[in-house]
Amino acid sequence: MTVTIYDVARLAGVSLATVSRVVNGSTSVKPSTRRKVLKAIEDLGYRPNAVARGLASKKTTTIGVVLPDISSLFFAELARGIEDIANMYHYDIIISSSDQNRDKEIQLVNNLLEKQVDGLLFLGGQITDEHRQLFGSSSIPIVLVSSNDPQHKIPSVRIDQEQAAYDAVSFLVKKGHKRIALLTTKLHSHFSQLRLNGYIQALKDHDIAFDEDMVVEIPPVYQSALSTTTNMLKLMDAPTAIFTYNDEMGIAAIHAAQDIGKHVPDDVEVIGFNNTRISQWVRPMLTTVVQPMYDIGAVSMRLLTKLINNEETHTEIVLPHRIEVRQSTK
Amino acid sequence: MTVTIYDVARLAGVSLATVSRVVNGSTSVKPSTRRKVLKAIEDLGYRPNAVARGLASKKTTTIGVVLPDISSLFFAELARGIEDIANMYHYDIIISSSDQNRDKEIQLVNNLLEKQVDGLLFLGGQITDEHRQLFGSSSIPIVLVSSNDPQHKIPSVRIDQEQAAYDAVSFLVKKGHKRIALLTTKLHSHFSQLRLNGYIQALKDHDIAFDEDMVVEIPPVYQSALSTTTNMLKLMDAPTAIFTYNDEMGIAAIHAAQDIGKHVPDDVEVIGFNNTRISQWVRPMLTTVVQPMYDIGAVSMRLLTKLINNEETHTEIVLPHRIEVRQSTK
DNA sequence: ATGAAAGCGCTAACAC
DNA sequence: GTGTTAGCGCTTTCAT
Repeated sequence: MTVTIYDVARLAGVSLATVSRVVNGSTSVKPSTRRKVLKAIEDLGYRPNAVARGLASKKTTTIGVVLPDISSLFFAELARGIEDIANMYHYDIIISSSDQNRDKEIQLVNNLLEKQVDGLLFLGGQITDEHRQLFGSSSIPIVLVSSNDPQHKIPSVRIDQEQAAYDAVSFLVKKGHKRIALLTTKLHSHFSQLRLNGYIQALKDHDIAFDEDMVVEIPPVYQSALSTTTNMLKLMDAPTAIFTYNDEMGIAAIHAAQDIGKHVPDDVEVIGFNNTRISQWVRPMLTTVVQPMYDIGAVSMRLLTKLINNEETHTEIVLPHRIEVRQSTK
Repeated sequence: MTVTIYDVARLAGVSLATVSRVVNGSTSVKPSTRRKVLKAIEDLGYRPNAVARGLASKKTTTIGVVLPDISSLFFAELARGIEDIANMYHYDIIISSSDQNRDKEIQLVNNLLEKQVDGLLFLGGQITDEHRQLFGSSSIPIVLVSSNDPQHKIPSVRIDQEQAAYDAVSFLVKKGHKRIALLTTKLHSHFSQLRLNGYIQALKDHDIAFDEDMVVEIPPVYQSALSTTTNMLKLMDAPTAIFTYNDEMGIAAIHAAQDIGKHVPDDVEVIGFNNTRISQWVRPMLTTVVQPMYDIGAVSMRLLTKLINNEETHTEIVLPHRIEVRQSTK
């Protein structure tokens, strides 16, 4: 039925070992026998069995990726960065969506470890002790992507969320805004907490009183941002600027303003986050904090390959961010 | 170092086979010994090696997915449908992006076959003879997702592209439009060809002359749709309605119209395709042909599981489409 | 430069 | 209900 390395060896009149050598590109094979073997492989249509190879070599050339949701613009873009570099180093990637659910995250990681992946890329929200313990129990390298371990024990690649938020809010403050809304999500999460810190610090540094009514915690999607913003803008003390957790919400904020007859950026300025493609698919185009998603993915994967090969490397990488100014701010 | 099934057997005082039985949930194990084994597994922190299992059982519980680009909204959404059902049946998915490049497609499929995936989901453009031959050479089931084999030899799940285009154009014609632009891509591809056929047939059935200037072939992205539409709308004989290949282009068409002072839908009506989330993230919201991406993915994966288990099933599934009418049409 | 042989960790008959 | 044994298809010493 299936043709194995043994069949090739017999047809070529050599041993298993020799076939293995030419398949794996070993140098020490006489050109003439190499040719014989290649011919046999061709004739038989031999395809090496990666599972058998994996068992014997203890390497699967597969890496596992756990992320919240592959259908999200943000993670899909990031995944592409991962994939391209993985490909470059001849790794395949098994992608699994966790929906940020902790039990599912744990289960998915366990499953990937059973599959003997050579490394793991973890993109999630909170890193709990349970995560740390699980990661510790494995013998393969793991890198946290677009987030980090507050205890600085696990390798990671990310941007400085706090500084990024600080920069965005300062940008707004310098234009004279005093009532700046922060549309964010799940405040108990590490990520949102950092952004909030940056927001608060920026206000403080510019002597603006913090008003908790300006901070709203909602699901990070268009619809909730749309209705929330609509309500806020109808208030007596409406915000004059809005800083959102992502671009989808930023677009919603623009639309909310426009729907009730306000002008962006004259009546209200808006800054999004991430610089996903969609930030240019709205009028006025959305000013946003650039988080280099593709690069974060790519750098993470590159770091992982180094870790797998025990190469020297920094294990906490912070990529630069910046503000891309478009028309939703003056 | 790594704990194997053998270690568990020794600690529990049973044989390999018994451990294997409890791990795989076989019925014929005495409750008391099952408990002993479970305890040993717990104590040792045993994790079954899926690679070894795969080699012995000739099943990897992994399926391969080849798609054009995981960072695209359309394929990411579809991938999520695939993943959810895969998960339900305890399969993992290896995702690889082909960029619609034929050589890369072939290479990726070969690679996945080497990895001994239990089945393959292929989302691509053209199915060439080379594809057919490659698919035929494999012993695992393959299903074409969101496209089909003109020769009807390969299982597939999709919508009726031609009819969908026909419906959209007819919808426009019935409102009195005579100059309907078709913004499409790579006309030589099977997919675009079907859409064009539907477009032409709809015009013909309503006695409207076909004008080749109304059909433009461009990269299916925002920027090219934006500039192309801008140019078209400035023409003397500008179209009064636009039907685009996807929603991204539909949004671009709306913006192009607005940028030159035209009103949507009063001056020009626009219909997109796919009903991705973004079709609601624009003002006016985009009328679009609904292609149920998530469902296509889910149904494909379900079909694949049936094929893997040799169950009876239809092998060509056509899912329903419809037009979601929003504000970009009157 | 090439071959022989011992695993890699597990499943799946087949026996008891 | 449980144990024995023979592979699954390959890599990798160690000889030669």
